Amino acid sequence: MVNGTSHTRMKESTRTRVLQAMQELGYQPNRTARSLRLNQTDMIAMILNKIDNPVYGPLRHGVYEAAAEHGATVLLGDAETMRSGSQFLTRLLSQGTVDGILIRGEGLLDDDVMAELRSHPKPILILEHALDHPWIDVDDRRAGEIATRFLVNLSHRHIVFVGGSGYLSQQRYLGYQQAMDAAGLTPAPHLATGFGEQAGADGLRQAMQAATAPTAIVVNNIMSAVGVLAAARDLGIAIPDQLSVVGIHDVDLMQHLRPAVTAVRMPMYQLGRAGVEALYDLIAGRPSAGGVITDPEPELVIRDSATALTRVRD
Amino acid sequence: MVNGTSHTRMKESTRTRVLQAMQELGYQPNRTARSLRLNQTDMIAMILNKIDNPVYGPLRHGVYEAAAEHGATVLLGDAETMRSGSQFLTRLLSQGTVDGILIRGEGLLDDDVMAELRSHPKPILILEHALDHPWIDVDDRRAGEIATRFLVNLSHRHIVFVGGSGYLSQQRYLGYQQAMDAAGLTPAPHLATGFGEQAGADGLRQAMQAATAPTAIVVNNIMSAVGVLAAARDLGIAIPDQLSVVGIHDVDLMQHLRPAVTAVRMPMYQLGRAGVEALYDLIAGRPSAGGVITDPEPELVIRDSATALTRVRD
DNA sequence: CTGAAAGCGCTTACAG
DNA sequence: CTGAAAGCGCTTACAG
Repeated sequence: MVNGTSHTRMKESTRTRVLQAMQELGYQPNRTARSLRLNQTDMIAMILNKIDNPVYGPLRHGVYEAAAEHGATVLLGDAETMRSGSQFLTRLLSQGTVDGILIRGEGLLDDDVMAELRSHPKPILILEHALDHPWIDVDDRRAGEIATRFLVNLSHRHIVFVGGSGYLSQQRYLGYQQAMDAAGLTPAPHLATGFGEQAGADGLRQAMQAATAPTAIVVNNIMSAVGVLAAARDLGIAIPDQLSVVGIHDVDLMQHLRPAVTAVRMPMYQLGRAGVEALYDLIAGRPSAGGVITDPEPELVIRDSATALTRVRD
Repeated sequence: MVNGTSHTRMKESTRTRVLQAMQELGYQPNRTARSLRLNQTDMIAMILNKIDNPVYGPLRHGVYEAAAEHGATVLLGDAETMRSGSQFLTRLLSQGTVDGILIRGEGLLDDDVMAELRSHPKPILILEHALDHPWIDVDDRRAGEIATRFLVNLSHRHIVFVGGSGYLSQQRYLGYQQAMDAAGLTPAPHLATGFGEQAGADGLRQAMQAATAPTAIVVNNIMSAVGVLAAARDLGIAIPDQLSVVGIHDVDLMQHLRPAVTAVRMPMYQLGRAGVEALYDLIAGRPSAGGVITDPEPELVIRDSATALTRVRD
């Protein structure tokens, strides 16, 4: 009766007395024994590449919430700590640690680690497109397109795409290209300077060296937007008057910068929830509803860092 | 021999053949069975109040690293998800989930939850001073003192202390008071507006309403510094010319803001490592080396947001 | 319907 | 020195 089944019939008074005793003595079932018996730990792992990135906040909430609904706890790991042979990886690969794994590795897990993970007996779901694995993701291509089209509609003609590297960045750049093409404009090459604040600053400096300086910039990694603002200030470029900036992904911080940064908000919370559901489909052997999350769509949040092009530059 | 002991004597060739077979078949020991037998899971929990706060980055690194050295994995939880009766808490309280718990709750865990946690059979270490529990922390009082003294030395006389709430903030305010007292200045009341960007903006607005406006401000919560910068811009207050700003705690972001923010760096990485060591002392029944971490000391990182007071305001 | 027994995969104390 | 057996605390199939 401890686990709630009504296996035993007993006097109601006895039942309540037992339950009361359980409570008084603070009885807590031993999860380990249960896990061993059921071959199921009610834990899932979530592996992120840069845990500190604030875009993961809502993702994590979604994952924790949905996991809780499945009675599961989340083991959070950073790809950085997952070198081959690392404690975390060994643990993860051991049987009886975790019922399934959610990975957003973005190419940062090297081939050795991926091979080890793929040998894992429990299901793995990739939070980004992977060739030979179930996956789920937000619509990165569309985010690039939305950001770019917004700038095109503001009459910008010289728009560059800055920051990032790896698969997701390529998707967003693809969206940028599409929007540029659709407007009859020539896409600039992808300035893939990486992630974080410094990458944004580097990207802007590179962009400004082009023969015709851009009037607008799509920033791939949202923290890079901070670096773009800083570099613009340092270079004496006024935002948005001389340069419009739109970021991809949105975080609280953006509304507190000056100027507040216009950004494309991605449904990261929903990605988290859907990722857990898809993972549990796999765990249960059901067909998994993966693919691109289209509801809600990426959404443009208009703030102060982008404005219509009024002056014509020559 | 599977766990490395040389219990069995056998031909060397046999031994290697077995080990090889283990590798080829991808044998991984079952952690759950091991945990059940040993009554030890090689997992510790770390509970933070606002997981997203970037000041936790280095703390997490320290904890993960030190835990790995003890052969342990970290279960990371947010105090927010730890309502009484929540999945995470139930899980944590179950026997056989975790060998020990590290909490930085800062008063955000309500009494019910704390009572439940205290009934936990495994050791708990608080990452901040707690009356009736082993604890360890960085030197918050000293950080407040360092920030304030720096401003005093820059000839500021009207210095306010803004942001935060709860025990840690009080410690820092205490340090502020000490530095003000030592300089023969009157401490302003603690403007405890809370955490995050908005709290900083609110704090600055309140501070500027005082009869004599401050020329310098110590910002308790580092993300609040972002809000202080934004509000200053919105109010037309030039930083650092009209207002000097020093933050407590330091994160990468601060050097990428404009102006870059002068801040007191706290040894969070070391706190993480020391916390794990102290927790394992408790687990082993050894006396625990808790208390305030004094090596390294909080360190002032001078950037551009604070400058010497030149103009005298009346 | 219900109680007693088997077994999950380990580790270790014990018998041979 | 080494092999076989017991037992960690659960859950569930099975016998009564």
